[in-house]
Amino acid sequence: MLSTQTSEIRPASTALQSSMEAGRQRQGRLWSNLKEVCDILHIPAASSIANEELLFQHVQFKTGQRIHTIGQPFDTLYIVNSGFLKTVLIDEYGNEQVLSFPMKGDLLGVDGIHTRHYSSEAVALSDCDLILLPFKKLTALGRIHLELENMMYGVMSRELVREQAMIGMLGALSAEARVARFLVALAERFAQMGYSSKLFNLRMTRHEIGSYLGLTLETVSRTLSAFNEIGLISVDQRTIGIKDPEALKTLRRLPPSRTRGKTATARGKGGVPEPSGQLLAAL
Amino acid sequence: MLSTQTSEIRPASTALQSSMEAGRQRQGRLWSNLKEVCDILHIPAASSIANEELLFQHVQFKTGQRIHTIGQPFDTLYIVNSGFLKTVLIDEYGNEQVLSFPMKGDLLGVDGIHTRHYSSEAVALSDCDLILLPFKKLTALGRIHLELENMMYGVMSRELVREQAMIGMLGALSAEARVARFLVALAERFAQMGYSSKLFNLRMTRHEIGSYLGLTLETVSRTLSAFNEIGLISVDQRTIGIKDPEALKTLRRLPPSRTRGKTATARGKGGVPEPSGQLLAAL
DNA sequence: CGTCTGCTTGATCAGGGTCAACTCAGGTGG
DNA sequence: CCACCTGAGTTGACCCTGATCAAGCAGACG
Repeated sequence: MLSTQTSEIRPASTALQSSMEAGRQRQGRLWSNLKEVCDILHIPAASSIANEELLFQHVQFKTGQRIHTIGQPFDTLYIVNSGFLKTVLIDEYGNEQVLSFPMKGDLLGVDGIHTRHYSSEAVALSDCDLILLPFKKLTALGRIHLELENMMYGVMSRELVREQAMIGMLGALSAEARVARFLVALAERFAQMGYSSKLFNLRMTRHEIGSYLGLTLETVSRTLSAFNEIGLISVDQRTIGIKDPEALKTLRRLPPSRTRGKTATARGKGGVPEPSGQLLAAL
Repeated sequence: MLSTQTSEIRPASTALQSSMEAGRQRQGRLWSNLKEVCDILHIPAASSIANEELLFQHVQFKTGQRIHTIGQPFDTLYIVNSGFLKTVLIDEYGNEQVLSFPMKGDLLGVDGIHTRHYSSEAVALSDCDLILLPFKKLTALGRIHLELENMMYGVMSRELVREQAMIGMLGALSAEARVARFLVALAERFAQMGYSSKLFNLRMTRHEIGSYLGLTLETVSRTLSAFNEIGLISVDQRTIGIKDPEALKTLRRLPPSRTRGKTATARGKGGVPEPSGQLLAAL
């Protein structure tokens, strides 16, 4: 049965060509069972089923390689086991719009389910190890292993919530607040992965950060410099040191109005001081 | 079996109180079978199973009523059968951020799956008829009726793609382009529902549109006025007439740069004229 | 050693936010 | 029936945030 299952998993032959064969030899572990998959996704797997005949293949990608491209026929999801990536949309002029920076525990390719074609492009920002989840296989198995199905719903919902928060941020926050929250979110992700949340390396360029946050690279650069001068963070190229996470977390938006309804206005005026921040007046 | 299934569907007792009992009497049809549900969602249901014992209850909401609130325990999804709604996030100051304007065929509540609590709030902008999909029941049925499960994945993926497009728009487009695309998207939705795509009523305020698009109500108002003067549309209060859909669709962003890579730049310069638009110079 | 890409920083400018005044439609109550 | 009120929408004046343009620097690489 194992061989039957696996034989149909061509190692992403459409998406990639090189490094596939290399992948088979490299690294000690090239297959994961269901429990390991759930662990990576932070899903409380009913570990009862330590199903060893149910294995998912790993594939390695090198920095710069594309996992999938826009319009490519969809047939598999990917879980990030290690490494860093970006997903992008490309508009009618070829401009990139960064959508996310997936890292360990994130699911890739969900946008392809609907139309059976990926609607975004995923690129490795570092060498990556991904777990293949052939969608057909996945849904078939979902009917047998309930936790798998729940996992799917959970992860997709999580992704959706994350994007909603992103929309909220793009729609309402100032440039500094966006950068601040970006850094905080990164730090928390690193902590969650067991790395330091105080000192880490950015895997993406200022340009990519800017695209992600709806800003220009200059604004990102300037904002980081400003944070640095004020002592919120330390910046050295791609190395970021978080010095005052609380201040970053609570850094307020400049336009403290926009969408507020009457109740909101009342609440805001009465309760919160409303720092009326200049660049960083909130300190 | 029917009674068993249905008895546990308390008509959203937590979310609402009034108009529930009224709902039972009102309207001829208060239950839908699987095929009807798939039709509403535009999912190609393997209609083979015209399962009549598998019914989903409808519930009516009146203008202004809340379907669910942030933090409320999640247990059911909703499909919009008729009417218009908004979903919003509420930040730490009580400011609303509009996330979407669901209408017929849209799914509500997916954001609650992950944490088992709704992370957004849904409000009826008009009288609405919603179909209840108790989540437990749904997943249980998904294992029996494959099309139901596929429907779920498909709709969630569709929602995700929609939000990605939204992020792209907020991150890269100018105010006019956002408003233009908003109108086009609305028109297409109306057409899809069988209404006129040339003349329709906005169900939301300028304020809500602005929040949705990351703009102020003043900017929305001004932009609509500008479109009106140029003859792209006609505006009379909430009534919008689409006069030049093509121009609206292709209205270009003002900042034609930002995220472009080198290939993009090359492509852009070589191929596309790049209108360099002022407010509406693209005409 | 020259080139390229990423990053920083400065000067300038404008898109769109803010504040404010005014109109209009609908609802209320005397 | 009309005065009044409230909330939505429009429009104008002003100004600030962040985009644009430009110059200079440092590290990577052939």
